[in-house]
Amino acid sequence: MERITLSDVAEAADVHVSTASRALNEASRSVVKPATVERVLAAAERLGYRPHPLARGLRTSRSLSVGVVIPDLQNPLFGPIIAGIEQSLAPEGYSVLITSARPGEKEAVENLVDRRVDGLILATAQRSDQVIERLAEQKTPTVLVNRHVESVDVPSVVGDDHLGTRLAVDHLVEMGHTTIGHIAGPAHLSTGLARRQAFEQTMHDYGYRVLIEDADGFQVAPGEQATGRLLEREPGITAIVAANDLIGLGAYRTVRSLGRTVGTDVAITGYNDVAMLDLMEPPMTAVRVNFRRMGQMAADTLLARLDGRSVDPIILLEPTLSIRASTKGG
Amino acid sequence: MERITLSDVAEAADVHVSTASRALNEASRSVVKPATVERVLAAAERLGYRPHPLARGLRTSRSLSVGVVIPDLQNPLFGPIIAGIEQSLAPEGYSVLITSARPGEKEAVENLVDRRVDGLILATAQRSDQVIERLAEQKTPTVLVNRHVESVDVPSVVGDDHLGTRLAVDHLVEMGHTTIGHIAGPAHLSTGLARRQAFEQTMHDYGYRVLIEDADGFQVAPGEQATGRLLEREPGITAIVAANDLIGLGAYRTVRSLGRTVGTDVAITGYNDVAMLDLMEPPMTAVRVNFRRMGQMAADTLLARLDGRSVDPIILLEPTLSIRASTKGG
DNA sequence: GGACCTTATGCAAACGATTGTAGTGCGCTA
DNA sequence: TAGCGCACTACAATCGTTTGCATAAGGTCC
Repeated sequence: MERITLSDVAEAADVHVSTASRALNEASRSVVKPATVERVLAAAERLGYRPHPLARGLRTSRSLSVGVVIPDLQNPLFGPIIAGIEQSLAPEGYSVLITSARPGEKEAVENLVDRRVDGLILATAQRSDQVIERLAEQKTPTVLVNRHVESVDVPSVVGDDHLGTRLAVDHLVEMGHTTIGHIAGPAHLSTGLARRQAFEQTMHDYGYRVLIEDADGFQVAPGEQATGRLLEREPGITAIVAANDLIGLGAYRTVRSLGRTVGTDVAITGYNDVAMLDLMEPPMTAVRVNFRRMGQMAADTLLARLDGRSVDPIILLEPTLSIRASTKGG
Repeated sequence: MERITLSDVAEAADVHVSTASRALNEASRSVVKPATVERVLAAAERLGYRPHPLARGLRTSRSLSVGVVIPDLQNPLFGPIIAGIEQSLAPEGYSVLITSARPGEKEAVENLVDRRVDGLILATAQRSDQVIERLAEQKTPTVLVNRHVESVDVPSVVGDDHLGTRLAVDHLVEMGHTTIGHIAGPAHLSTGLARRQAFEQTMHDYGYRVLIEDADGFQVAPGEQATGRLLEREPGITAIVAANDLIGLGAYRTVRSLGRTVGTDVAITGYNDVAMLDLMEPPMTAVRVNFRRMGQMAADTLLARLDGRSVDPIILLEPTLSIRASTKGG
């Protein structure tokens, strides 16, 4: 099955290839006689013509594709983000090139830039990041998602960590808790830091003591260990705000191993609300971040930048709170 | 920052662009004088030349990219699959175009074919599928992952459902169970059917009764309902083999709501072993499918096809069994 | 020392589109 | 009827590569 090219269409419509091109392109269509447009369109339709994106891209130096760099594709967070990105981009004719940052973020980005993507969406930024600075210098349209970089003005789409943390604390306070601890995530990641600061501030506003212990990572085991340290130091704690869900599940384990019950003895909140949290025992209350929506907004922001429209440097996504048994005292 | 093109390199090395091209391409390098190769390579290095994939693709009609179609990016299964695909393809210089089958599988595939991907990996196949048949006719290199289509000979990489199901049943029998039920997945998906048949066969081999109830989908709620029907019909059941993890978790719910205990009263096994199953209460025994590896194998198979090498029509991935408390009787 | 092969390079045509510019034919005006 | 503008379309260059073919220089053979 041979591919139909523009000149096939032109020949069939008995016009020059350039005329065919103009007839097919919305923008330039106005300069060609309506009757001719009709003929070209009919021929294209009849032959089943599909434009060749590579050839077009070569000429127009636009590939109609965007690159997405993900630190760890295994992380269930990124599925929804990618889904959201895809959903926003596909209708505009853009394709999505996915790359893992595995060998290295720099290599991943270089590879995508080599491929002449029109823009980039990065989910990998550390709080400061040379790769992103370079990208900003070269004026490569870039949007960050779920991370914020302070040093350069690349727009980022992030959850409102301050609001989210406050939702969790407010809820716990409402349930009668006053001695509330926080298991913080790594401070070199923007979400780790932001949630920690938000916790400090909120507790300060309430006039309660600020009790924090750092987990070495956003994983179950570090959460388990950090919770152990915190409860040993401050046995009076009745509620724990975890910096993410996995840390929260680690806290579950520690609380249990101390012979206490999650929900009644110690309330625990997670953050992100990944799938299956409602299936835990007890189901875990968590700040819910709509990652699909986050992906959509990142894609929309990138589209705006590609259009030359100016965009807010930081787009906040409002989280909600999914209240479940882990904070309801059985 | 202007892009460096091949003719820049050629000029710098004081050779014709065609010579530069030959010097840079492994395959044709042998025809150009070693000293010249040296000069060209040096110039390319010095200028930081990066070839333009679109231009190359236009000429060679290879895009060095493959398309991946995923039915539902939200499903945590696909993260690891994509990770595996990416891991195998990236070192070979291929990029991965991800598309959701959301608007429609046909549209997704057409879009990718328009973009001139060199090959396709589909995770979306129903048991019979016209889109795939068309692809096979057009000889577009295609590999299926986690699904098998009977009607055409497109290679598929799938978990060995027969083995996996047998692992689960064997384990349950070993634990002393004889009255074992199966909650089957939808029969129009190959995994649903295969696991059901494997269960029938295995139970038949053991000489036990075959007790099966169909769930309307691979989700928690259908699993919960189907388990309810099964236990009502056959109250003597002491163990349940679920067609996937979520169905298994649905079974958890039903068992609990009947006032019985998972693990001691009724053993339950899941299938796939998605993340966080070990964090359930009780942790769930499940047949573990290595989806990352599955993605890798799909990518490797596609690479083989692209190389013109012939490949097995069906590649089986051996599952293992992750034994946890849900089958250990507390 | 001319025919001939080998080796290394240059030339130019592709690949399939887009787009600035030139040209054609027509009707209109003076 | 010559001149002009207008509407339309054709020509050709271009994007950055790859690649068949021509060409040039140098070496070998008889």
